[in-house]
Formats: sequence, C-alpha cells, structure tokens
Amino acid sequence: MSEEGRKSVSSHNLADFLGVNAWQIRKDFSYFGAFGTPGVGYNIEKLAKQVKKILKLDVIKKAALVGVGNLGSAVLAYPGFGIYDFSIAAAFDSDPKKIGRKKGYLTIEDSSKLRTLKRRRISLAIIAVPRESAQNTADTLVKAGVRGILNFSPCHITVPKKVKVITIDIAMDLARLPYYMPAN
Amino acid sequence: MSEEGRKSVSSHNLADFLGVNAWQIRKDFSYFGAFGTPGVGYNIEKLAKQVKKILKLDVIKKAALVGVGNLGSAVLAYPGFGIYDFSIAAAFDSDPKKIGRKKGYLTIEDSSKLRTLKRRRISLAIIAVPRESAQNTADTLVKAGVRGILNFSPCHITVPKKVKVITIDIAMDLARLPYYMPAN
DNA sequence: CTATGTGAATTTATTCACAGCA
DNA sequence: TGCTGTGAATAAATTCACATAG
Repeated sequence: MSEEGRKSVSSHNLADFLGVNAWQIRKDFSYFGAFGTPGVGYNIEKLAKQVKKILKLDVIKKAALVGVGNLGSAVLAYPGFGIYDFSIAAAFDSDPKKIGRKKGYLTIEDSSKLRTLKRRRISLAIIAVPRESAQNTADTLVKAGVRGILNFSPCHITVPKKVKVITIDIAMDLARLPYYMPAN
Repeated sequence: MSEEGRKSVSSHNLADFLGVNAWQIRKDFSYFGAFGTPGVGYNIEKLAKQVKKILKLDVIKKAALVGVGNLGSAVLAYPGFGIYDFSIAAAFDSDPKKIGRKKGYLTIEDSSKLRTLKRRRISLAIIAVPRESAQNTADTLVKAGVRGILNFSPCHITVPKKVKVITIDIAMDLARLPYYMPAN
C-alpha cells in the first residue's frame, strides 16, 4: 500500500484483506498502544514501523544457510526475504565439490567454518541438510551463537531453551489440506 | 512408538513429548469420543487410526507437483510423505527441456496436461513455480478438479471457496524467529 | 493403584456497543 | 460523518478435581 502511494488504511480495509473482522484488528492493535487517528485510520508508514517493532523485525537480520542442495538453492533464489528486511549472508555445505563455488551473490563455504558465524554477527540459520545431519548441524549452529533456526528436515530437533526452532515439514503441511476439503 | 513395539501410551507420555499438559490431551481427545483404557492408556494402533480419521488422513491421497525447479526437485526428494500415506503421483513443468525427463520414479509431464488430473483422481497439488505464474497455475489446477493446494510462492492466491490453499512463505517463517529470541 | 473421561471453575479471547476525536 | 479505542457482555478454551474403569 505504501508503494502504491497510499497514506492511510482503516481497520475495515485491513480486516477485508485478511478475512477477519474490523473490531478484531482494532482490539489487537490496542493491546500494544493507540496509533490510529479517529475518522481517518492508521498512517501506513507508522503502522508498518509499529508492527515491525512488535514482531522484533525492526533491526535488519542476517541469516546463514546450511546445505546448498535443491532445497538450499531454492532458498537462495527465494524472492521474498526483502520485505522483512532479511538477507541470506552466508551459505555452507560439506560437499567439497560445492565449496568455493559461487551461488548467486554468495560463495559457498565449508561447513567446518560455521563457527565464524558468531564473529560475523549472524544469529539466524536455515537448515536444509539431509535429515540424518540435521541434529548435528543444529548443535554446531548453537555453539556458533545462533539463536533462531528454521529447520526444513522432517525431524524433531533438540536445542537449549534459549534457542528457538521453527520446523517446516512439507509433508505435514500437505497433510493438513484434506481436513479442510469437503468430501467427495 | 508402534515401530518400536510399544502397545500403549498414556496422556502423560504424549503430553511430555509434545510439551503440553496431560489433561489437555485427554480433553481434546474426549471431544471426538472415548478411545482410551482407564488404568492403561491409549492403544497406539487404535489411537493412530482414530487421529488419522479425525484429520481426514484415512484414505491414501495422491498429489501432483507443478514446477520441477530447485524447490520442486526438493519436494520430490522429500523423505517425509510416507508417514501420512501420501504420494507424489505426477510432476509437471512448462520447460520443454525438462518435459519427458525422468526425475526419481516420475516422468515430468507438460503443464498443458494438467487437465488430466481429474481423470487420474488427483485432488491435491503443490505449486512450486515462479511467483508470476502461481495464480495462473492455481486457476488451471482448480479447473482440473484439484481441491487442495500447497503453495510455495510468496503471494496471495485467489481460489473458489470450495478449494483450500495453504501458503508456505519461507521468508515469513524466518521472520517469525526474532519474536521468540531473547534480546542481544 | 493407575490412568481415563468429564462436569465445574477459572481464565482467556472474541464480540459488541458506544463515547470521543478529526 | 467516519473511524478509533476500549469498557462491558458474551463466548470459548483451559485447568482443575474427581468419579469411575481396568
């Protein structure tokens, strides 16, 4: 909306877009303070800034990718990170044939260099390695100071409480569909 | 647990595993009926069957993949579908260089053949095409009788009410991490 | 003695309705 | 007049506590 030159948006606009009710939008915002203008709506720039702050997206974050196979390559090519002010700042693999190769704007590094992440102030990582190596990779990442992990392996990963893991299990997401599909 | 030869599991076991409370497990199950044995717990085979039924996972489902790029290839190689009794039964691409090529156990078909899905009784699809073609692909899938779509493009897809779409936005999932990470 | 299943109590979330500001 | 922000009312989910079954 901001890119389209719009200046303000009402709770009703937002509600329609998201498929919820207007009062729900207002009530939710109100828990974090009052940042709208009665009779007008919410200033779009200001609202975006507030929401980013609430979601802790107000500092630009760098993420490392571990595993540059098919899935990892797809992550590197993913066009959607910019909108959240994220960037993939490093890519690692353990395959000697890949190490040193360029992939987009990044050079693939040896997985044994993961410990440099702390020095480079990279605190997020994406795990796109085979299931067998997922837990090992996670352990190494935690030692390297990583505090948030996005895990694409279909397995449970154990980490210290200070670290947050979000696992994306493609099969499980596919399996959610039938529940919402009408019979026949 | 079943594969490990265990026969029964208590609400407390399950709760520990999932990180919730035992009464929550029992209450949730109770909404769908009573299928435990007091003093013993839940029969594992029976429970799995019940849960699959509740989640509409009791019939084996076939899914089609559209877009065999990096992400699509990763989906084909994904080892986790079996546990939900799912299989990828067809793969499509619009790139002439890919059509006809084998990819694992599947031969890549021309996207213009998507309409054969109805005849082949495939009612689920995974969209792994570039963002620009996502809506078009979805429209074609809906015409071909598909009722559930797993969308990997970072964009909103509009479909008739009878069709369920689940969108996985990798960037958004990554962006969820900072909220749960302690400061510094 | 152990573990389920469920009413009742409690807590939390949603919805309403409207006062008040631009 | 249009839209926000919020107390109050309603609805829903969670937690407790215990009767009951193996």
